[in-house]
Amino acid sequence: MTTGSDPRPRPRRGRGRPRGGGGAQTKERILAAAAGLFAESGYRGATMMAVAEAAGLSQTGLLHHFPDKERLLAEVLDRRDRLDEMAIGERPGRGWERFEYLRRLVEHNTTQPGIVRLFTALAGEAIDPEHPAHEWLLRHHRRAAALIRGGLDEAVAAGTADPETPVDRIVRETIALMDGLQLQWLVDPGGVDMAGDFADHVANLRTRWER
Amino acid sequence: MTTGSDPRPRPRRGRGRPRGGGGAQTKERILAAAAGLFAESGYRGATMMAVAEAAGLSQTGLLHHFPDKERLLAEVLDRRDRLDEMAIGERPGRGWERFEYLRRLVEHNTTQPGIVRLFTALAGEAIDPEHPAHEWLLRHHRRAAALIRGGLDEAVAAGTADPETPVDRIVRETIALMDGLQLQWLVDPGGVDMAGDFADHVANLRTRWER
DNA sequence: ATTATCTATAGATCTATAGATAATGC
DNA sequence: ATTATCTATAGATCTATAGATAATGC
Repeated sequence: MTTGSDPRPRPRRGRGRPRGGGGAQTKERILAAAAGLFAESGYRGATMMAVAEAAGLSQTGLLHHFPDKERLLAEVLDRRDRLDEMAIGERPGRGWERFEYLRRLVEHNTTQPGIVRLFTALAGEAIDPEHPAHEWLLRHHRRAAALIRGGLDEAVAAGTADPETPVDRIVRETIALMDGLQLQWLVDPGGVDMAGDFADHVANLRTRWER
Repeated sequence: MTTGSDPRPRPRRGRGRPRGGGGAQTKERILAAAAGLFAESGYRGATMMAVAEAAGLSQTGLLHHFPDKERLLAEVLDRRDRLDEMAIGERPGRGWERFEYLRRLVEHNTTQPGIVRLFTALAGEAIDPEHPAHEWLLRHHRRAAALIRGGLDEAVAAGTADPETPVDRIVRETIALMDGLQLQWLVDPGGVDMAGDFADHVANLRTRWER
């Protein structure tokens, strides 16, 4: 058994400014490494030293690109949301189409355990209002809620959903189902058909409230 | 502004064995304090020093009762499950009655943010197989799944549920809904009708599959 | 001059051990 | 003797600062 961590990281460069490649590449390398470690161990559990090692530079080299740990987290979260949005390369649509969009997003997520795990690990920590990701968690849920509520409102207005549709309840239940399925799926990826279960939920909603 | 933490903790006793009260009382005081801090900051985020202070003894005094942090966590989790079981003071019943039992449990949980938050904070951390609460998380989900699956199987066998009932899917969706609603409710207790939403889910299930 | 990297290290924090002190209970 | 508590402290870890070194780009 060798010393050091397992996924043998990129060897560090020597002192001084390296030849090729701008700082942008290094930043992306760091952000990817940090996203993985925050996903695995949470914000508190991941250390700057571990991120630096995984990205192939010294801990102080890391601090050259991100002046402190909170700033690193903030950029990791921005990147996560950006990747999440680009994920399926399509717009959320309108009315019921939004539920099909979410269905495809959940399906796509089954190939992205890192992104899913980053959310779930941080959500648990970020309930604490003092946590640096607390606002991000609120924003994430608010956005998801607005997306779903908007779709249902449009459907009702267009006459494709029962006017009695309990919009707020469906919004909360749909988000809860997504978050809760992710937790079970992360713990037991083989035993949970996350995409199938969510598709079932969407199908049930349409059966009951679509007009 | 005074020095030290806010909820003014019980003043420490002097050296030597104190008069009244056995170690059992002290242990309970420590477990309650630790449960609160693990719920707030997670296992990694809560320090032994903070637990000791909240329980009104020195950090080494705490280590006299719980030899290390992992052992403290283990006993906090045992206590949590014990409290959760005693919570409503009734048995889970059989068949569909189990869903009504869960409905009452969720309703009871709306008065127990600490217990709910302990679960949600630790679940996020404990996805990591290395986390000392990982096995506990698995057991928790397995127990919940067995409870629900058992109820549905009984209902089918007794002829009170459609033989086509998608048992496994309902098991996963019900657990996901409970976990996901807890997260939203913790972030925004006033804005989420956790008990109402879960009751709605149960009512929908019975409408669709009860015979 | 700017940028990227490193070494050295301070200062804080955190867990856990060693061992003293004192009261209880036999 | 046992139990409960404390003080002192070691050893590990973690974030962040100071400042040296060296390559690039103007």
